[in-house]
Parts: sequence; C-alpha cells; structure tokens
Amino acid sequence: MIFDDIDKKLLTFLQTDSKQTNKELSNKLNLSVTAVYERIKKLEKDGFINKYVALIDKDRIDKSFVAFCHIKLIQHTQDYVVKFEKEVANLPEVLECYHVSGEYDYLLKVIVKDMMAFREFLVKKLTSINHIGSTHSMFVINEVKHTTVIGF
Amino acid sequence: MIFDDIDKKLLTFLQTDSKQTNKELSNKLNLSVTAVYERIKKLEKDGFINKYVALIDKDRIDKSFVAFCHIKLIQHTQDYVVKFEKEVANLPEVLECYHVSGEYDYLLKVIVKDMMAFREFLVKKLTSINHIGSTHSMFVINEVKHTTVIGF
DNA sequence: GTTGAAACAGGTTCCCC
DNA sequence: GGGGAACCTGTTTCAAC
Repeated sequence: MIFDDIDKKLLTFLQTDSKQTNKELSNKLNLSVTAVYERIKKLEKDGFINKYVALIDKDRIDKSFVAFCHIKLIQHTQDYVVKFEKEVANLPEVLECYHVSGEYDYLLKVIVKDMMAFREFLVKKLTSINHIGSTHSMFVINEVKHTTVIGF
Repeated sequence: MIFDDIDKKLLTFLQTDSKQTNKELSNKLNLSVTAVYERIKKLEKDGFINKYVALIDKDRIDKSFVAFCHIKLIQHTQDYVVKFEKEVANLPEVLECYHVSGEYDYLLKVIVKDMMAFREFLVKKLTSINHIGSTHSMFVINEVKHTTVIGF
C-alpha cells in the first residue's frame, strides 16, 4: 500500500485536532473533500489511526498530582510478571506502565489528586500487590511538555 | 457551576471514544440528545475538554522505540532552565518532559524509529543543548499499559 | 485523483414542558 | 434543567471525467 507525505501531513493534522471538517483539511492539503475522506478511511482501515478521543484538563477535575514510580520485582518468574502486569493495568491511577531496562523493572506514570492521595495509592493499592521488591517515586514538579502528537 | 456524576461518566466516555454520536451517549447516560449536547458544550466551554485528537499506532509509522531520559543540568539559574525547557519542547522526538523531584532534574519521554535513531537523537540533538550535565536513559522493553483516560 | 450533486445522518437551534 | 421536532451543516456515496 501507499503511504505518502500527504498521509503524513494528514495524520499530523488529525493528531492535533480531529474535529476539523474534511473541507478544512482539503484546503490545508490542496486536495478535494472526497480525496481527504478516502485517505482518512484508508488510514483508519489500515490501522494507522487507532481511535479518536477527547483530551481533558487534569487540573480541572482535581487530578493535579503526577508521579513516576520505579518498581523492582522480587522474582521474575513468568507467573509473577504476568500477575503483576495484570493487576497494575487494572489500576485507574496508572496511566502508563512500561517494562524498562536498567536498575528497576518497571516505570509507572500515576495520576491522583494530591500528595495525600498518592500516599494512599502507594500504601493501599500499589505495594499491596504481591511480588513487589522495592519502589522509588519521583514527583512531577512541573509539566514542561506533554503531547500525544507523534512527529514524522 | 455544577459538575456531577453524569458529567464524569460523560467525560469517561468521550475520553475513550470521541466519535460516538450524541444519540449513543444519550442511551448510555439515560438522557435526551439535547441534554447530552448541552453538557458536552458546557464541558468544552468550561475547559474540562481541551481538544479532540486522533491517536495513531506508533509501530505502524515506524516509531517503535521509546525511551525515558533522565537529565541533570549543570546549573539551575533562571536563564539556563528557561532556555533548556524551550529547546527540549521544540524537539518532535520528545513527547513529554517533566521537571521532577529526585536525583535528576528532568524526565523525558522520547520516541524514535530504533536504537540507532535514538543514538542519533542523543548525540546530535539532546546533548547538543547547552547546560546539560548528565543523562541516563532507560529503554522501554514492553508497553504494559498506555492510556489517555484519566479516571475518577 | 477531481468535481459536483444527491442522499443521509448527525449536530444544532428553538420552543415546549 | 430536560424532551421533541425542525433546521442546517458535514459526511458519505456515486457518477462522469
């Protein structure tokens, strides 16, 4: 299949604002509305576009506290790993969880109301998961950049 | 202003899939289409919803390599900090940049094609920014969870 | 890939309760 | 504040080039 520079531009536009009309996009891309429509459908069908979502203001809904948690497991048997990953994925406070290289096994991005809520989360939810060896948390002092737009 | 449980549910639905019709949402929320429409407009106007975007498959566009970089600055004068943050924010490979507590000053989420591209990025772009003292990179081995949905 | 037009669906407005 | 119907804008399909 063909995936050209116009598709790349189109994806960039849609990653920035998915509520633009096909007419607006057709102007920016110097294409007809029909061509834009067909390209978008192709990008959706071929799995380039996963989904369309609303991004909300975390401060506005009282989730201003962001922290990153390093986690080390006690053991790394298949059983332990699978169970840990499953339980972590089910925690709504955990937006992201990665298995990473380095001293620790996992890196988690956690979002809660405030420091107190974070303490709650850490004690009641996170460390109550079995198999966790040690954790190390970093608090976000300031968000310098945060985008969902992947550039080309 | 009022921000009730229905609004919370609505935000959760929109964070998951913003292409749902108001009719579908009205069914899920047991409201009329008009009520859904007005609530969404209110949430947009009041800044709860920042924007609507398309989320794309990073592997599909050859950006499969994700790394987190810890960065320590040489100095922390206002000048240095402002300049560093500005330059980092301009790098398209950097999706997220946080000023964090702990041993290092910043934590960056970087996305590129592969390990070689990451090396390029590190040597040519990141460390060519002045004022950087030291860096420490963690590579993502596996993405266990990655969502943009902030829960209530 | 383009244009134009027709058909349709959904968003938007208004008036009612 | 919510519901129903009319209106209007954008999407979708299709034809012909």
